[in-house]
Amino acid sequence: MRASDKAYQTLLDEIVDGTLPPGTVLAEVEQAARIGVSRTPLREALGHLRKDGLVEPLAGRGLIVTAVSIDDIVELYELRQPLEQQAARLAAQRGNPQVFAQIAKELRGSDALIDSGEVGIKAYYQLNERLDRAIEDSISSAYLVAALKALHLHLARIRRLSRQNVNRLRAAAVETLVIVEAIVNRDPDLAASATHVHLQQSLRNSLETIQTRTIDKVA
Amino acid sequence: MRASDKAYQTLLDEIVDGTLPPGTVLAEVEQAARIGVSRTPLREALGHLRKDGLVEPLAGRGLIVTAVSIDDIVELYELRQPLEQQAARLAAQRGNPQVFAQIAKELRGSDALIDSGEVGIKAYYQLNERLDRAIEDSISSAYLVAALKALHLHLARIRRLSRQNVNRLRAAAVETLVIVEAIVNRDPDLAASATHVHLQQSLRNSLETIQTRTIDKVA
DNA sequence: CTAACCATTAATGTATACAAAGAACCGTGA
DNA sequence: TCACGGTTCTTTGTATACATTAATGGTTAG
Repeated sequence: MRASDKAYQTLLDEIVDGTLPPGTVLAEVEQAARIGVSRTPLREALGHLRKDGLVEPLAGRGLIVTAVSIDDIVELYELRQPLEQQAARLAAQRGNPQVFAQIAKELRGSDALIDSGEVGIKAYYQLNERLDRAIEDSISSAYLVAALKALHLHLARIRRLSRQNVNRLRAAAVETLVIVEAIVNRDPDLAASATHVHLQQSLRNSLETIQTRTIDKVA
Repeated sequence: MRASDKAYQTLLDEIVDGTLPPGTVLAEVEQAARIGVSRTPLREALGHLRKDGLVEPLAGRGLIVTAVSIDDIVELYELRQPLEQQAARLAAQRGNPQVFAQIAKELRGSDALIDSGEVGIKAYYQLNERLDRAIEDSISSAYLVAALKALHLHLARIRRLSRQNVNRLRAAAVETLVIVEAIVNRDPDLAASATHVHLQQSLRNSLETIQTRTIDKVA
Protein backbone atom coordinates (compact mmCIF):
# COMPACT_ATOMS: atom_id res chain seq x y z
CA MET A 1 0.00 0.00 0.00
CA ARG A 2 1.28 3.42 -0.91
CA ALA A 3 2.01 5.83 1.90
CA SER A 4 -0.31 8.41 0.38
CA ASP A 5 -3.15 5.88 0.28
CA LYS A 6 -2.48 4.94 3.87
CA ALA A 7 -2.59 8.59 4.92
CA TYR A 8 -5.76 9.21 2.95
CA GLN A 9 -7.54 6.16 4.29
CA THR A 10 -6.49 6.86 7.85
CA LEU A 11 -7.61 10.47 7.81
CA LEU A 12 -10.80 9.60 5.93
CA ASP A 13 -11.78 6.93 8.45
CA GLU A 14 -11.02 9.21 11.37
CA ILE A 15 -13.04 12.08 9.93
CA VAL A 16 -16.00 9.85 9.10
CA ASP A 17 -16.04 8.08 12.46
CA GLY A 18 -15.64 11.28 14.42
CA THR A 19 -12.16 10.71 15.80
CA LEU A 20 -11.22 13.94 14.07
CA PRO A 21 -14.24 16.13 14.82
CA PRO A 22 -15.20 19.16 12.72
CA GLY A 23 -12.89 22.09 13.29
CA THR A 24 -9.84 19.96 13.97
CA VAL A 25 -6.75 21.61 12.54
CA LEU A 26 -4.71 19.24 10.40
CA ALA A 27 -1.12 20.47 10.44
CA GLU A 28 1.04 18.70 7.92
CA VAL A 29 4.10 17.89 9.99
CA GLU A 30 2.00 16.86 12.96
CA GLN A 31 -0.24 14.48 11.00
CA ALA A 32 2.65 13.14 8.96
CA ALA A 33 4.51 12.21 12.13
CA ARG A 34 1.42 10.71 13.72
CA ILE A 35 0.51 8.53 10.73
CA GLY A 36 4.11 7.66 10.03
CA VAL A 37 4.60 9.02 6.53
CA SER A 38 6.47 12.01 5.20
CA ARG A 39 4.89 15.28 4.27
CA THR A 40 4.73 14.57 0.54
CA PRO A 41 2.23 11.70 0.59
CA LEU A 42 0.37 13.35 3.45
CA ARG A 43 -0.15 16.49 1.38
CA GLU A 44 -1.49 14.34 -1.41
CA ALA A 45 -3.99 12.81 1.00
CA LEU A 46 -5.04 16.23 2.27
CA GLY A 47 -5.53 17.43 -1.29
CA HIS A 48 -7.90 14.57 -1.98
CA LEU A 49 -9.80 15.17 1.24
CA ARG A 50 -10.18 18.78 0.20
CA LYS A 51 -11.66 17.70 -3.13
CA ASP A 52 -13.99 15.42 -1.22
CA GLY A 53 -15.16 18.39 0.80
CA LEU A 54 -14.14 16.83 4.09
CA VAL A 55 -11.50 19.41 4.92
CA GLU A 56 -11.24 23.06 3.94
CA PRO A 57 -8.57 25.71 4.11
CA LEU A 58 -8.89 28.17 6.94
CA ALA A 59 -7.11 31.42 6.13
CA GLY A 60 -3.58 31.06 7.38
CA ARG A 61 -4.46 28.25 9.75
CA GLY A 62 -3.98 25.39 7.37
CA LEU A 63 -6.70 22.84 6.83
CA ILE A 64 -9.53 22.03 9.20
CA VAL A 65 -12.15 19.31 9.19
CA THR A 66 -15.37 20.75 7.75
CA ALA A 67 -18.41 21.28 9.91
CA VAL A 68 -21.70 19.46 9.42
CA SER A 69 -24.65 21.66 10.30
CA ILE A 70 -28.35 20.88 10.05
CA ASP A 71 -28.41 22.99 6.90
CA ASP A 72 -25.70 20.75 5.49
CA ILE A 73 -27.89 17.71 6.02
CA VAL A 74 -30.75 19.30 4.11
CA GLU A 75 -28.38 20.41 1.36
CA LEU A 76 -26.85 16.96 1.15
CA TYR A 77 -30.27 15.43 0.66
CA GLU A 78 -30.90 17.89 -2.15
CA LEU A 79 -28.13 16.07 -3.94
CA ARG A 80 -28.97 12.63 -2.59
CA GLN A 81 -32.57 12.70 -3.76
CA PRO A 82 -31.91 13.05 -7.50
CA LEU A 83 -28.84 10.80 -7.49
CA GLU A 84 -30.39 7.87 -5.70
CA GLN A 85 -33.66 8.16 -7.58
CA GLN A 86 -31.73 7.93 -10.81
CA ALA A 87 -29.68 5.06 -9.45
CA ALA A 88 -32.79 3.13 -8.49
CA ARG A 89 -34.34 3.88 -11.86
CA LEU A 90 -31.33 2.55 -13.76
CA ALA A 91 -31.03 -0.46 -11.50
CA ALA A 92 -34.65 -1.31 -12.28
CA GLN A 93 -33.85 -1.09 -15.96
CA ARG A 94 -30.59 -2.98 -15.99
CA GLY A 95 -30.12 -4.87 -12.75
CA ASN A 96 -30.11 -8.62 -12.49
CA PRO A 97 -33.53 -9.43 -10.94
CA GLN A 98 -32.17 -12.52 -9.23
CA VAL A 99 -29.60 -10.53 -7.30
CA PHE A 100 -32.22 -8.12 -6.03
CA ALA A 101 -34.73 -10.90 -5.38
CA GLN A 102 -32.21 -12.40 -2.98
CA ILE A 103 -31.77 -9.07 -1.21
CA ALA A 104 -35.54 -8.64 -1.05
CA LYS A 105 -35.83 -12.04 0.55
CA GLU A 106 -33.32 -11.13 3.21
CA LEU A 107 -34.97 -7.77 3.78
CA ARG A 108 -38.23 -9.52 4.60
CA GLY A 109 -36.45 -11.18 7.49
CA SER A 110 -34.74 -8.03 8.68
CA ASP A 111 -37.18 -7.39 11.52
CA ALA A 112 -35.76 -10.37 13.32
CA LEU A 113 -32.26 -9.03 12.75
CA ILE A 114 -33.11 -5.58 14.03
CA ASP A 115 -34.67 -6.96 17.17
CA SER A 116 -31.74 -9.25 17.94
CA GLY A 117 -29.43 -6.60 19.33
CA GLU A 118 -26.15 -5.04 18.25
CA VAL A 119 -24.94 -7.93 16.13
CA GLY A 120 -28.21 -8.17 14.24
CA ILE A 121 -28.30 -4.44 13.61
CA LYS A 122 -24.80 -4.59 12.24
CA ALA A 123 -25.89 -7.39 9.93
CA TYR A 124 -28.82 -5.24 8.85
CA TYR A 125 -26.48 -2.38 8.00
CA GLN A 126 -24.33 -4.76 5.99
CA LEU A 127 -27.39 -5.87 4.07
CA ASN A 128 -28.02 -2.24 3.17
CA GLU A 129 -24.43 -1.91 2.03
CA ARG A 130 -24.85 -4.97 -0.15
CA LEU A 131 -27.91 -3.34 -1.69
CA ASP A 132 -25.96 -0.17 -2.41
CA ARG A 133 -23.23 -2.24 -4.02
CA ALA A 134 -25.74 -4.18 -6.11
CA ILE A 135 -27.29 -0.94 -7.34
CA GLU A 136 -23.92 0.54 -8.21
CA ASP A 137 -22.97 -2.62 -10.04
CA SER A 138 -26.18 -2.45 -12.05
CA ILE A 139 -25.54 1.12 -13.18
CA SER A 140 -23.25 1.26 -16.15
CA SER A 141 -22.59 4.99 -15.78
CA ALA A 142 -19.20 5.50 -14.19
CA TYR A 143 -20.04 9.16 -13.72
CA LEU A 144 -23.13 8.44 -11.67
CA VAL A 145 -21.29 5.84 -9.62
CA ALA A 146 -18.54 8.31 -8.84
CA ALA A 147 -21.06 10.91 -7.74
CA LEU A 148 -22.76 8.33 -5.54
CA LYS A 149 -19.45 7.36 -3.95
CA ALA A 150 -18.69 10.97 -3.09
CA LEU A 151 -22.17 11.34 -1.67
CA HIS A 152 -21.90 8.27 0.53
CA LEU A 153 -18.77 9.66 2.15
CA HIS A 154 -20.77 12.52 3.59
CA LEU A 155 -23.74 10.32 4.41
CA ALA A 156 -21.53 8.08 6.51
CA ARG A 157 -20.55 11.11 8.56
CA ILE A 158 -24.13 12.20 9.08
CA ARG A 159 -25.25 8.72 10.06
CA ARG A 160 -23.09 9.08 13.15
CA LEU A 161 -24.75 12.34 14.17
CA SER A 162 -28.31 11.07 14.06
CA ARG A 163 -28.37 7.54 15.29
CA GLN A 164 -31.47 5.70 14.22
CA ASN A 165 -33.68 3.97 16.74
CA VAL A 166 -35.08 0.49 16.28
CA ASN A 167 -38.48 1.76 15.18
CA ARG A 168 -36.96 3.86 12.44
CA LEU A 169 -34.84 0.94 11.26
CA ARG A 170 -37.89 -1.26 10.96
CA ALA A 171 -39.77 1.38 9.00
CA ALA A 172 -36.74 1.97 6.79
CA ALA A 173 -36.54 -1.75 6.03
CA VAL A 174 -40.13 -1.72 4.80
CA GLU A 175 -39.47 1.33 2.62
CA THR A 176 -36.34 -0.24 1.23
CA LEU A 177 -38.16 -3.44 0.44
CA VAL A 178 -40.58 -1.50 -1.78
CA ILE A 179 -37.62 -0.13 -3.73
CA VAL A 180 -35.99 -3.52 -4.14
CA GLU A 181 -39.20 -5.19 -5.22
CA ALA A 182 -39.71 -2.49 -7.83
CA ILE A 183 -36.21 -3.22 -9.14
CA VAL A 184 -36.98 -6.95 -9.23
CA ASN A 185 -40.16 -6.23 -11.19
CA ARG A 186 -38.28 -3.89 -13.54
CA ASP A 187 -40.47 -0.93 -12.68
CA PRO A 188 -38.17 2.12 -12.92
CA ASP A 189 -40.82 4.72 -12.07
CA LEU A 190 -41.90 2.89 -8.96
CA ALA A 191 -38.30 2.36 -7.92
CA ALA A 192 -37.67 6.10 -8.24
CA SER A 193 -40.83 7.06 -6.37
CA ALA A 194 -40.18 4.59 -3.60
CA THR A 195 -36.66 6.00 -3.28
CA HIS A 196 -38.12 9.49 -3.07
CA VAL A 197 -40.43 8.43 -0.25
CA HIS A 198 -37.70 6.56 1.59
CA LEU A 199 -35.26 9.44 1.48
CA GLN A 200 -37.89 11.94 2.55
CA GLN A 201 -38.60 9.81 5.62
CA SER A 202 -34.91 9.32 6.21
CA LEU A 203 -34.27 13.05 6.10
CA ARG A 204 -37.16 13.74 8.43
CA ASN A 205 -35.82 11.22 10.91
CA SER A 206 -32.32 12.65 10.70
CA LEU A 207 -33.51 16.15 11.40
CA GLU A 208 -35.71 15.06 14.27
CA THR A 209 -32.93 13.07 15.85
CA ILE A 210 -30.50 15.94 15.55
CA GLN A 211 -33.13 18.27 16.97
CA THR A 212 -33.58 16.04 20.00
CA ARG A 213 -29.89 15.88 20.60
CA THR A 214 -29.51 19.64 20.35
CA ILE A 215 -32.29 20.06 22.90
CA ASP A 216 -30.59 17.54 25.15
CA LYS A 217 -27.44 19.54 24.88
CA VAL A 218 -29.19 22.76 25.85
CA ALA A 219 -31.06 21.18 28.75
CA MET B 1 -0.79 31.90 -8.13
CA ARG B 2 0.56 28.67 -6.76
CA ALA B 3 2.58 26.45 -9.04
CA SER B 4 0.25 23.53 -8.40
CA ASP B 5 -2.76 25.63 -9.41
CA LYS B 6 -0.97 26.76 -12.52
CA ALA B 7 -0.16 23.18 -13.47
CA TYR B 8 -3.72 22.04 -12.77
CA GLN B 9 -5.30 24.87 -14.74
CA THR B 10 -2.93 24.42 -17.66
CA LEU B 11 -3.48 20.70 -17.96
CA LEU B 12 -7.21 21.05 -17.39
CA ASP B 13 -7.57 23.62 -20.15
CA GLU B 14 -5.49 21.57 -22.54
CA ILE B 15 -7.44 18.40 -21.87
CA VAL B 16 -10.78 20.16 -22.25
CA ASP B 17 -9.86 22.01 -25.42
CA GLY B 18 -8.31 18.95 -27.01
CA THR B 19 -4.69 20.06 -27.04
CA LEU B 20 -4.01 16.95 -25.01
CA PRO B 21 -6.20 14.37 -26.75
CA PRO B 22 -7.43 11.18 -25.08
CA GLY B 23 -4.69 8.62 -24.71
CA THR B 24 -1.92 11.17 -24.27
CA VAL B 25 0.63 9.93 -21.78
CA LEU B 26 1.38 12.48 -19.08
CA ALA B 27 4.86 11.75 -17.78
CA GLU B 28 5.68 13.74 -14.68
CA VAL B 29 9.12 15.03 -15.53
CA GLU B 30 8.15 15.86 -19.08
CA GLN B 31 5.03 17.84 -18.14
CA ALA B 32 6.75 19.51 -15.21
CA ALA B 33 9.50 20.77 -17.50
CA ARG B 34 7.02 21.89 -20.14
CA ILE B 35 4.79 23.83 -17.74
CA GLY B 36 7.73 25.17 -15.80
CA VAL B 37 7.10 23.78 -12.35
CA SER B 38 8.77 21.05 -10.36
CA ARG B 39 7.41 17.55 -10.00
CA THR B 40 5.82 18.13 -6.59
CA PRO B 41 3.13 20.64 -7.60
CA LEU B 42 2.69 18.81 -10.90
CA ARG B 43 1.90 15.59 -9.09
CA GLU B 44 -0.65 17.45 -7.02
CA ALA B 45 -2.28 18.68 -10.22
CA LEU B 46 -2.32 15.18 -11.71
CA GLY B 47 -3.88 13.83 -8.55
CA HIS B 48 -6.73 16.30 -8.84
CA LEU B 49 -7.22 15.54 -12.52
CA ARG B 50 -7.43 11.90 -11.59
CA LYS B 51 -10.17 12.64 -9.07
CA ASP B 52 -11.93 14.63 -11.77
CA GLY B 53 -11.84 11.58 -14.01
CA LEU B 54 -9.92 13.36 -16.74
CA VAL B 55 -6.82 11.20 -16.47
CA GLU B 56 -6.43 7.61 -15.38
CA PRO B 57 -3.53 5.36 -14.50
CA LEU B 58 -2.39 2.98 -17.21
CA ALA B 59 -0.55 0.02 -15.77
CA GLY B 60 3.11 0.90 -15.78
CA ARG B 61 2.73 3.71 -18.30
CA GLY B 62 1.85 6.42 -15.83
CA LEU B 63 -1.22 8.56 -16.39
CA ILE B 64 -3.06 9.03 -19.65
CA VAL B 65 -5.87 11.34 -20.68
CA THR B 66 -9.14 9.42 -20.46
CA ALA B 67 -11.05 8.51 -23.59
CA VAL B 68 -14.52 9.81 -24.39
CA SER B 69 -16.58 7.24 -26.23
CA ILE B 70 -20.18 7.46 -27.39
CA ASP B 71 -21.10 5.29 -24.43
CA ASP B 72 -19.44 7.85 -22.18
CA ILE B 73 -21.69 10.55 -23.55
CA VAL B 74 -24.79 8.51 -22.80
CA GLU B 75 -23.46 7.69 -19.34
CA LEU B 76 -22.63 11.31 -18.66
CA TYR B 77 -26.17 12.30 -19.49
CA GLU B 78 -27.43 9.70 -17.07
CA LEU B 79 -25.79 11.86 -14.42
CA ARG B 80 -26.58 15.18 -16.08
CA GLN B 81 -30.30 14.55 -16.31
CA PRO B 82 -31.01 14.20 -12.61
CA LEU B 83 -28.52 16.87 -11.54
CA GLU B 84 -29.72 19.60 -13.84
CA GLN B 85 -33.37 18.77 -13.30
CA GLN B 86 -32.81 19.19 -9.59
CA ALA B 87 -30.84 22.37 -10.18
CA ALA B 88 -33.65 23.86 -12.29
CA ARG B 89 -36.19 22.80 -9.69
CA LEU B 90 -34.32 24.50 -6.86
CA ALA B 91 -33.65 27.58 -8.94
CA ALA B 92 -37.39 27.86 -9.58
CA GLN B 93 -37.98 27.66 -5.84
CA ARG B 94 -35.27 30.01 -4.68
CA GLY B 95 -33.91 32.03 -7.56
CA ASN B 96 -34.36 35.76 -7.90
CA PRO B 97 -37.02 36.10 -10.63
CA GLN B 98 -35.62 39.43 -11.81
CA VAL B 99 -32.26 37.87 -12.59
CA PHE B 100 -33.84 35.15 -14.67
CA ALA B 101 -36.31 37.54 -16.30
CA GLN B 102 -33.34 39.47 -17.63
CA ILE B 103 -31.79 36.29 -19.00
CA ALA B 104 -35.14 35.31 -20.55
CA LYS B 105 -35.31 38.69 -22.23
CA GLU B 106 -31.89 38.22 -23.77
CA LEU B 107 -32.72 34.67 -24.80
CA ARG B 108 -35.66 35.94 -26.81
CA GLY B 109 -33.19 37.93 -28.88
CA SER B 110 -30.74 35.10 -29.27
CA ASP B 111 -31.83 34.18 -32.80
CA ALA B 112 -30.29 37.40 -34.04
CA LEU B 113 -27.10 36.55 -32.16
CA ILE B 114 -26.91 33.05 -33.56
CA ASP B 115 -27.40 34.31 -37.12
CA SER B 116 -24.75 37.00 -36.82
CA GLY B 117 -21.72 34.73 -37.19
CA GLU B 118 -18.89 33.65 -34.94
CA VAL B 119 -18.98 36.60 -32.58
CA GLY B 120 -22.69 36.33 -32.03
CA ILE B 121 -22.49 32.62 -31.38
CA LYS B 122 -19.80 33.24 -28.83
CA ALA B 123 -22.05 35.79 -27.16
CA TYR B 124 -24.83 33.21 -27.17
CA TYR B 125 -22.59 30.69 -25.45
CA GLN B 126 -21.68 33.29 -22.86
CA LEU B 127 -25.36 33.89 -22.22
CA ASN B 128 -25.75 30.20 -21.52
CA GLU B 129 -22.84 30.34 -19.14
CA ARG B 130 -24.45 33.24 -17.32
CA LEU B 131 -27.59 31.14 -16.98
CA ASP B 132 -25.61 28.28 -15.51
CA ARG B 133 -24.00 30.68 -13.06
CA ALA B 134 -27.35 32.16 -12.11
CA ILE B 135 -28.77 28.71 -11.45
CA GLU B 136 -25.78 27.72 -9.35
CA ASP B 137 -26.03 30.93 -7.38
CA SER B 138 -29.69 30.20 -6.70
CA ILE B 139 -28.99 26.77 -5.31
CA SER B 140 -27.96 26.87 -1.71
CA SER B 141 -26.69 23.30 -1.70
CA ALA B 142 -22.91 23.34 -1.90
CA TYR B 143 -22.98 19.59 -2.55
CA LEU B 144 -25.16 19.92 -5.62
CA VAL B 145 -23.10 22.83 -6.92
CA ALA B 146 -19.92 20.80 -6.55
CA ALA B 147 -21.47 17.89 -8.43
CA LEU B 148 -22.60 20.25 -11.20
CA LYS B 149 -19.11 21.75 -11.47
CA ALA B 150 -17.57 18.31 -11.88
CA LEU B 151 -20.19 17.47 -14.47
CA HIS B 152 -19.58 20.61 -16.51
CA LEU B 153 -15.91 19.73 -16.81
CA HIS B 154 -16.81 16.66 -18.82
CA LEU B 155 -19.55 18.42 -20.74
CA ALA B 156 -17.08 21.03 -21.94
CA ARG B 157 -14.99 18.24 -23.39
CA ILE B 158 -17.91 16.64 -25.17
CA ARG B 159 -19.08 19.96 -26.58
CA ARG B 160 -15.91 20.00 -28.64
CA LEU B 161 -16.59 16.58 -30.10
CA SER B 162 -20.08 17.32 -31.35
CA ARG B 163 -20.20 20.85 -32.59
CA GLN B 164 -23.70 22.17 -32.82
CA ASN B 165 -25.05 23.61 -36.03
CA VAL B 166 -27.03 26.82 -36.20
CA ASN B 167 -30.37 25.06 -36.42
CA ARG B 168 -29.67 23.13 -33.26
CA LEU B 169 -28.58 26.28 -31.46
CA ARG B 170 -31.82 28.01 -32.36
CA ALA B 171 -33.86 25.05 -31.16
CA ALA B 172 -31.81 24.85 -27.98
CA ALA B 173 -32.44 28.53 -27.30
CA VAL B 174 -36.20 27.95 -27.46
CA GLU B 175 -35.95 24.97 -25.12
CA THR B 176 -33.80 26.94 -22.72
CA LEU B 177 -36.24 29.81 -22.73
CA VAL B 178 -39.00 27.49 -21.50
CA ILE B 179 -36.79 26.51 -18.58
CA VAL B 180 -35.94 30.08 -17.69
CA GLU B 181 -39.54 31.25 -17.91
CA ALA B 182 -40.55 28.41 -15.60
CA ILE B 183 -37.94 29.64 -13.11
CA VAL B 184 -39.22 33.20 -13.41
CA ASN B 185 -42.75 31.97 -12.73
CA ARG B 186 -41.54 29.86 -9.80
CA ASP B 187 -42.80 26.64 -11.33
CA PRO B 188 -40.36 23.95 -10.18
CA ASP B 189 -42.10 21.04 -11.85
CA LEU B 190 -42.23 22.75 -15.20
CA ALA B 191 -38.60 23.83 -14.86
CA ALA B 192 -37.60 20.24 -14.23
CA SER B 193 -39.68 18.86 -17.09
CA ALA B 194 -38.42 21.48 -19.50
CA THR B 195 -34.88 20.60 -18.48
CA HIS B 196 -35.64 16.95 -19.10
CA VAL B 197 -36.85 17.74 -22.59
CA HIS B 198 -33.95 20.03 -23.36
CA LEU B 199 -31.33 17.53 -22.27
CA GLN B 200 -32.99 14.73 -24.16
CA GLN B 201 -32.82 16.80 -27.33
CA SER B 202 -29.29 17.84 -26.55
CA LEU B 203 -28.19 14.26 -26.10
CA ARG B 204 -29.89 13.21 -29.32
CA ASN B 205 -28.12 15.96 -31.21
CA SER B 206 -24.78 15.06 -29.67
CA LEU B 207 -25.11 11.44 -30.67
CA GLU B 208 -26.24 12.27 -34.19
CA THR B 209 -23.40 14.69 -34.68
CA ILE B 210 -20.87 12.19 -33.45
CA GLN B 211 -22.43 9.52 -35.63
CA THR B 212 -22.15 11.72 -38.72
CA ARG B 213 -18.56 12.48 -37.99
CA THR B 214 -17.74 8.85 -37.53
CA ILE B 215 -19.34 8.05 -40.89
CA ASP B 216 -17.37 10.88 -42.45
CA LYS B 217 -14.24 9.37 -41.04
CA VAL B 218 -15.02 5.98 -42.49
CA ALA B 219 -15.96 7.39 -45.88
C1' DC C 1 -1.99 53.10 27.51
C1' DT C 2 -2.68 52.06 22.85
C1' DA C 3 -1.43 51.37 18.29
C1' DA C 4 1.71 50.32 14.81
C1' DC C 5 5.72 48.21 13.11
C1' DC C 6 9.37 45.05 13.11
C1' DA C 7 11.31 40.68 14.14
C1' DT C 8 10.82 36.03 15.05
C1' DT C 9 8.79 31.75 14.15
C1' DA C 10 6.00 28.34 12.55
C1' DA C 11 3.44 26.97 8.96
C1' DT C 12 2.68 25.95 3.97
C1' DG C 13 4.60 25.70 -0.81
C1' DT C 14 8.36 24.16 -3.82
C1' DA C 15 12.44 21.88 -5.46
C1' DT C 16 15.44 18.17 -5.62
C1' DA C 17 17.69 14.04 -4.27
C1' DC C 18 16.99 9.29 -3.36
C1' DA C 19 14.50 4.69 -3.42
C1' DA C 20 11.87 1.30 -5.41
C1' DA C 21 9.28 -0.86 -8.80
C1' DG C 22 8.37 -1.96 -13.38
C1' DA C 23 9.16 -2.35 -18.42
C1' DA C 24 11.95 -2.77 -22.31
C1' DC C 25 15.75 -4.58 -24.38
C1' DC C 26 19.56 -7.30 -25.14
C1' DG C 27 21.86 -11.52 -24.88
C1' DT C 28 22.14 -16.35 -24.46
C1' DG C 29 20.55 -20.78 -24.75
C1' DA C 30 17.75 -24.46 -26.68
C1' DT D 1 13.91 -18.72 -34.54
C1' DC D 2 11.84 -18.42 -30.26
C1' DA D 3 11.80 -18.34 -25.39
C1' DC D 4 13.64 -17.21 -21.12
C1' DG D 5 16.44 -14.62 -18.00
C1' DG D 6 18.98 -10.91 -16.50
C1' DT D 7 20.30 -6.18 -16.65
C1' DT D 8 19.56 -1.54 -17.54
C1' DC D 9 16.87 2.29 -17.71
C1' DT D 10 12.88 4.90 -17.19
C1' DT D 11 9.21 5.77 -14.37
C1' DT D 12 6.68 6.66 -10.21
C1' DG D 13 6.78 7.06 -5.05
C1' DT D 14 8.95 9.07 -0.96
C1' DA D 15 11.83 11.85 1.97
C1' DT D 16 14.01 15.95 3.05
C1' DA D 17 15.98 20.41 2.47
C1' DC D 18 14.95 25.02 1.12
C1' DA D 19 11.88 29.23 0.12
C1' DT D 20 8.19 31.96 1.13
C1' DT D 21 4.46 33.68 3.41
C1' DA D 22 1.66 34.83 7.14
C1' DA D 23 0.71 35.09 12.10
C1' DT D 24 2.21 36.38 16.66
C1' DG D 25 4.48 38.70 20.11
C1' DG D 26 7.25 42.23 21.69
C1' DT D 27 8.94 46.76 21.57
C1' DT D 28 8.74 51.48 20.68
C1' DA D 29 6.66 55.78 19.57
C1' DG D 30 2.78 58.73 19.93
